[in-house]
Formats: sequence, C-alpha cells, structure tokens
Amino acid sequence: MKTVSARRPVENKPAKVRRRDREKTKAEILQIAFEEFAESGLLGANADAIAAKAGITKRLIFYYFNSKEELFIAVLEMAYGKMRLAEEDLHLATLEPEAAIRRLAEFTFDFHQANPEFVRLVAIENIHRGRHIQRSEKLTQMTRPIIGQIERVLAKGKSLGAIRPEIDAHELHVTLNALSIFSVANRHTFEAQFRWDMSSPEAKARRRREIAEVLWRYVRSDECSSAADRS
Amino acid sequence: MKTVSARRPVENKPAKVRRRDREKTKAEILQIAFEEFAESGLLGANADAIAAKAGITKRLIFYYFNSKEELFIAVLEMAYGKMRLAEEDLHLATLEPEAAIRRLAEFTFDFHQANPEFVRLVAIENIHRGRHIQRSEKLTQMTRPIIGQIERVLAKGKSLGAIRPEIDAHELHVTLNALSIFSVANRHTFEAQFRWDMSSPEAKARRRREIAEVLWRYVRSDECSSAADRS
DNA sequence: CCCGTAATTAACCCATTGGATAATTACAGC
DNA sequence: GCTGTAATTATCCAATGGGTTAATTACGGG
Repeated sequence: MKTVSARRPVENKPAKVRRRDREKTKAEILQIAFEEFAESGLLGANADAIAAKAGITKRLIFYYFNSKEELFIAVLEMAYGKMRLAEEDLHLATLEPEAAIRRLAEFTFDFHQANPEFVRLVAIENIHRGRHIQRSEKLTQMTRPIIGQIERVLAKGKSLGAIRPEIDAHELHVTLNALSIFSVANRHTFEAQFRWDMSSPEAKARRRREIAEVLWRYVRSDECSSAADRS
Repeated sequence: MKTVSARRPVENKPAKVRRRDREKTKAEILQIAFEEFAESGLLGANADAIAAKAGITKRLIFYYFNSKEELFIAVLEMAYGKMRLAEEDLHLATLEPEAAIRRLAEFTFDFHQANPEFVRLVAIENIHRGRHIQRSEKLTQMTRPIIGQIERVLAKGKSLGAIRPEIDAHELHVTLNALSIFSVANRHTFEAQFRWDMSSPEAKARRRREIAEVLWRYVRSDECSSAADRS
C-alpha cells in the first residue's frame, strides 16, 4: 500500500543509463569533486555542478557519499593518499646528508608546485579548522612515513658530523613544508602586494634553489662545511 | 505620483534608532565583518549575522558598503592597514645585523600568533586568488615599507661582512613570512596528521626560536660567525 | 526468460540569504 | 519650529542549492 501518487518522470525520453560500474562512478565523482572543492571551497563547490561535470545526476552523489561534507572528507582522503604514495618514491637513504636534504627540499617543492589543487584543498581544510581531517579515521591513522625518512637522514648526518645534533625531524618537516607550501598558497596576496612575480618558471626555479639553501644551512653543523657548488 | 501602496511597517513600535554616527557605525560594521569573514570565509559569512552582532539592520550594511564583496574588500584594507601600522614600530636600524634579523623574525612571528584572524583572512583571500586585493586601489598602492627596512638591515650587514652579499630582501621576506604564517595557517591539518602540538605556549616558544635560527643561519656569511647564545 | 537488487534518473522541496523597496526617524542649519 | 537630507528600520523577493521521494533501468543468477 505504498500507493498511487508517485511522481511520473516525463514519458518521452527513456533516459539511457550511461554505465553501471560502482567503483568507476565513485572514482569519477571523487575526481570532479576534488577539482571543484579545490577551486571553490567547501561552501562554494556546487553539487549540481559536480554532477553536471561528471555527467551524472546529483542524486548519485548523495547515493554514494551521503552528504557534501562526507564527500569532502573522501576527497581529502584521496588527496592525502596520493601525496603519501609520492613520498614513497623518495629514496633518501642512499644519499649523503647534504644531497639528501637538498633532494628532500626540491622534491617537496616540486610536488606542491605540481599539485596546487592539493595545496588549496589543505588551505581550505585549515580554514575549517581541520574539522574533517579529524573526523576521518583513515586520515588520523595514516601516520606519514616521511618523518621516518627524515629521521634516518638526520641520524646519518649527525653521526657523520655533517648535521647539527639538535635538529629535530618534526621541526625540519614543518620548516620545509612552510617554505614550500607558501609559494603556492600565498602567491596571490603576495604578488598583489609587491607586484612581484612568483609564478614564472624563473621565479620558481630561484625559489626552489633558495629553499634548498635555507634548509641545508639550517641543519648543517657549524664547522664551516662545504657550501657545495650551487652554480 | 509614486503613490499609494507603500509597505507599512507594523505600527505599534516606533523603533527607536540607536545612534546617528556615520563613522562609528561603519567602523563597528567593519570590525564585526572582519570577525565574521575571518571565521567563516567570504561565502560562509552571513550578512544577517553581521547585522545582528553589530546590533543594526542588514540594510545598513548595504547602505554603507554596497555589496558583500565590497565589504570584504574594506575589511581587507583595514586588516592590512593595521599590519602596516604595526610594522612601523619595528626599529631595526639601530640594531646589529644578527640582532636585527632575529628581532625581525620574532616580531613577525609574534604578530601572526597574536592575529590569527588576520592570517585566516589572508588565506581566504588567497583561496579566492587575490581577486579582491587586486581590485582595491588602496591595497595595490600600499607598498609595504617593511621591504625598505629589510633592505637597510641587509645593506648594513653586508658592508660589515656579517651577511652574505647574495641575500635578497624579497626572498628573505618571503622566507620569513612562509615560516611565520604557516604556524598559524596550517596548524590544524598538521596537528591532525602528526598529533603534534603547535598551539601550546611551549611549542610556540620553540617554533619562535627555531624560525629566528633558520633565518639567521640563512643570511649570515659563511665565515663561521658567532652563533650567539641562544639559551 | 524471469526477477530481485543495485545503479541511475527525473522531479520536487524548502531553508537560506544576498539584495531591494520603501517607510521612518533623527539632526543640522536656517 | 520647519524642513531637507542622511541614517536607520521593517518587510519582502527571488534565486540558489543541499537534500529527498520515488520511478526507472540495467544486470547477474537461477
């Protein structure tokens, strides 16, 4: 006895269903949502727009992800997951201390430059006080192994006397991320204030060198070590 | 002959008007709007809420500032203006190079820590790709004299041989701001990822020292200069 | 071939919210 | 005191946009 009144869709077009693949559909929604959230923020992103760009119905978004916020969390999880994957390709163990530190700096810088949407997403999540990242079990449990890599580099460098013993892996990681993320995240207000280009290839290259330099000079031990040739 | 129909407000309460001070009212709106925008972003901030908190009618907001976006621009102008004022209190000229650099670092750090709403506002404006700061004549013309101060410190330091000649004032400023802003702006995602406190007085004090250290080691000349006593 | 279930669609709902219209009130200058 | 004007209020409007209801369609297993 559910009965009767049920709304009838228009009866002319049978509306062919495009495909029938749960995982693929979810992945597509996630990708488009990632772009939308990174572009417009949590509030600015529009479910209708996401649906349109993904070529599906809005209802489908809520079918797979129950709400906008849960979709946002899923997007965060995906984005952070990708970063972690990238970090695994960093093999710092084999390098000498200075080379390892510079490589770490350049890798981080390159990653942020190549993934400005990711940086934007992180900024947006911070505007929301990290409320979603906290709610995500995946993300709170996903301890980032990058710290382990840094610790190993530091340990080696310290034992060789090339790196100051008081350097802390966490502090180093914060320092590097601050320098690297800033070039992407605060580009616009900085460029507006100083009419100073941060986006051209030359400016980026210079900044890249500068960050590696800052980092190395920060960690190296005081005994006037090799400044290496930075052409 | 506009005539007749005009909507009549309810006729029981004469609705006493609170005050009649253009500048004061505008200033109050600006202050509340600053808080709201910093808290909730451009889209999240609510005109009704601003009006309620300011104890006025929403219409008044649009009377003084024509639209939400213009209000946001006015808020940005005010916020940046305050920062510039604060920067003027920095007297670096009298200090020796190392002291000047450390003082600059600590001042910047303290300012951002003391004004997280400002940092949030800047982050929000960057999410909007600096579109408002660009539109504001006040802000695009407001060249920040802080660069001048930094240049003078560097010049003095270079002539004394204490600071490397290749250090650039702009790059230094970017570096310092990156380090300083990050501690406020990206606090939440970082804390969530590493379960690592960045908010306690101890953590802040440590970070403050660290940043000064990074900056000084970055600019000082290579001849193993005094590491000074950082107790 | 049939049928249950899961994927997908169409259409609707309604709270929120920038912004607008127009009345009202205070206040300064004559 | 009168009056023009600026400050302020009450009320309304239309669009936007999350989220929902229910119909429809594909598809795999018996």
